[in-house]
Amino acid sequence: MAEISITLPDGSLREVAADSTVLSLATTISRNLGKAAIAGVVNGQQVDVSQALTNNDSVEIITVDSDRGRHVLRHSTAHVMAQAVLNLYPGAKYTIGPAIENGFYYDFDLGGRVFTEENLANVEAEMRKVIAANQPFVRAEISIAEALTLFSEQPYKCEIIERVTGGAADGTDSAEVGGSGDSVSIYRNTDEFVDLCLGPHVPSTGRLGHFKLQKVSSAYWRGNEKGPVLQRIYGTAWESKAALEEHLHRLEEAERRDHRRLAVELDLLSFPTELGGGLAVWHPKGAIVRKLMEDYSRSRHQSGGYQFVFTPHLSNATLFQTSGHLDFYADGMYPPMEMDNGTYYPKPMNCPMHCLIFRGRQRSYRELPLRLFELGTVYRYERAGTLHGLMRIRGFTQDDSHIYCTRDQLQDEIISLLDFVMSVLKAFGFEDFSFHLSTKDPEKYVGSDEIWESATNALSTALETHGVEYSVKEGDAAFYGPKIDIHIRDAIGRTWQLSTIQCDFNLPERFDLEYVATDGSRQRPIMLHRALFGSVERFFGVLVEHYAGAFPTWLSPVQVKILPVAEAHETYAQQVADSLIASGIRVEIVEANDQLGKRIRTAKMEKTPYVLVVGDDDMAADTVGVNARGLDVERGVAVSEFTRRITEEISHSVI
RNA sequence: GCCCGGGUAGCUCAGUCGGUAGAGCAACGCACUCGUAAUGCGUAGGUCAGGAGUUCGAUUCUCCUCUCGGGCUCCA
Repeated sequence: MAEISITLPDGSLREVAADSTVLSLATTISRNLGKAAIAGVVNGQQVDVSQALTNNDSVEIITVDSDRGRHVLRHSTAHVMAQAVLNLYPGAKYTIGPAIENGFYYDFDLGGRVFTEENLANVEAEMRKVIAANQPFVRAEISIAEALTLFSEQPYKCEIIERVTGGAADGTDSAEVGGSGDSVSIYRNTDEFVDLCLGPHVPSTGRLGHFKLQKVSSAYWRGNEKGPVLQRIYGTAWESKAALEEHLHRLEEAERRDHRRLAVELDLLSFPTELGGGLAVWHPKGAIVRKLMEDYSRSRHQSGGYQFVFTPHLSNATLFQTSGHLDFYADGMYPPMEMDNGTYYPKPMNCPMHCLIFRGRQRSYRELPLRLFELGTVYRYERAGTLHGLMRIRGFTQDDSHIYCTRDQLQDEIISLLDFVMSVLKAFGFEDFSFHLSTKDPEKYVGSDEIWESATNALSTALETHGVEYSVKEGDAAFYGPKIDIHIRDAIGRTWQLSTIQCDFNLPERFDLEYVATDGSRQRPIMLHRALFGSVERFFGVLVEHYAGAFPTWLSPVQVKILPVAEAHETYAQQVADSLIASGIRVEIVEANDQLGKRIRTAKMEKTPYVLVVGDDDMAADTVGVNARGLDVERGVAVSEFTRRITEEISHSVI
């Protein structure tokens, strides 16, 4: 039989039979690879394993346990779900159903009906039937006319087909529709189900099964708030039972760490309804942690060359007219207050006020970079449905700085800023950063092309100087300048965007900011907005979840609980407490009104770093029994030794 | 803001097919005085989110409002 030559990813050539497919190729390489193969990449294009190969193709096998493999099986599972929903809800219209991180969803128009959580079990059972039937996924390319006939009962599918052929396809559509300009690709599961789809898919539904439907919700068709509201089902799907269970376990872990729940359990803060949505009050224990975070931030800024400023929470409207916030950001601002001498607004941002400070007198190049810092509390009218604990809140405090510098200084300033950001975040136990550079949106920007280019170069060069990987989000910058966003990865692998460094070519212009240059000329400074925590409140929420409520000793509201074994030991417990307090340790005594075991349990559940038990032996020897979080009990530790250890730990802010 | 689902004691929840409610934990009291993750007994605590409607009677049914949750949208 004739043979063809295939190039494998490692560059090696392989001769295979002329009628080979991706699957048969995989099987010839190894039996296990054949089993694990779920799709392929041929000449850079993702394809089904049934794809026929031709001479000189370069081929890569996608296996189920890879990111791309899971993506395929999630997408296929979404098709199975659509089939199940169409079976169970006659007349339902199906729209789009992509794979997403960890899972998939599919949106339906149920003609006024809605899904409830109870329906999920039925849909899941129906999906199991489809999977048990082991229906093949068969790809076909059909003409636009055929497609419009095939989907004549499916207006959303027709809309996608028409948009694609009309040349108006966007990223969402292209994920759905394959084929060339005058055809589209479809995937058919027997006569039961057919969907418009780019693919690839698993060979048959029998390859699926490790999935779980998670929640129902609604979504707008094409994300348009004015458009039809669709019913969405989210699910998760994995290559094995073990992987599925591991994922579900991660979700439970995330729920266990939810800062809204821990904030109540640990008595950190609350959101009284009387205050209104998105506004928090900080209880003493939460306030201790917050104050320590702020103290740390202040001390780092102090030594980092920043000058501290304070600005009021309210301003006359003229300020926000000058800054442009009233033109562009009024929807995000709290409504105006009419006063006898004008209209006032709560400030949504600190930058205009910092610009007033810069402009307060003539500035020399010698003062630049001028770094103004403020823990500035701002108020933003976030829409009710977007509020989420501390993560999205209406009144919050930014660790906000505005840096005014010359164009020549920009790059060095960013280089040192990146150091500063990472160093501060590392103190809280974050080690894994990712960087994102957002560039000019050609549709919407102020400033010259030339200044955009030089600033964007300064940002990218700074990133490269640090040797860090970064992604570029083309066109994602705000209209006033390019920016770097910094994301961190937390203890359970979730990423959070915290820090941001943004160039601003707009406000210096609007406030007519100038400095006197070496040659005596007046020059416009560049302005940088930057925040490290972002918002103190949100960063606090991230920390609670990162630590699962178990703050490191230096941040713990109560660092030590002393438990006298019996009443007779309370005086001694007080002596130990006094001695620790004198060393600046935060200590509480839990009197012997309850059983010792009970008091230890309570202290542990409050995640106290150190529980000290003191009894007869300790009174005699001036010692304590140390029960440290996560460590074995240690009896008979001298008070002086314990004090030395914990003081050492705190002074180094050990995580 | 939109769709869906909730709101019962400080917390977690049960319950009332319409006759104004109950548990565990927490709190408080008494007894126990205990060496490393729950001692026993008792007491107190609720306008069943708020308002309106239907009804002899509403925490329960209906409507509205507020609020929380899951999403969507939004986050110059």
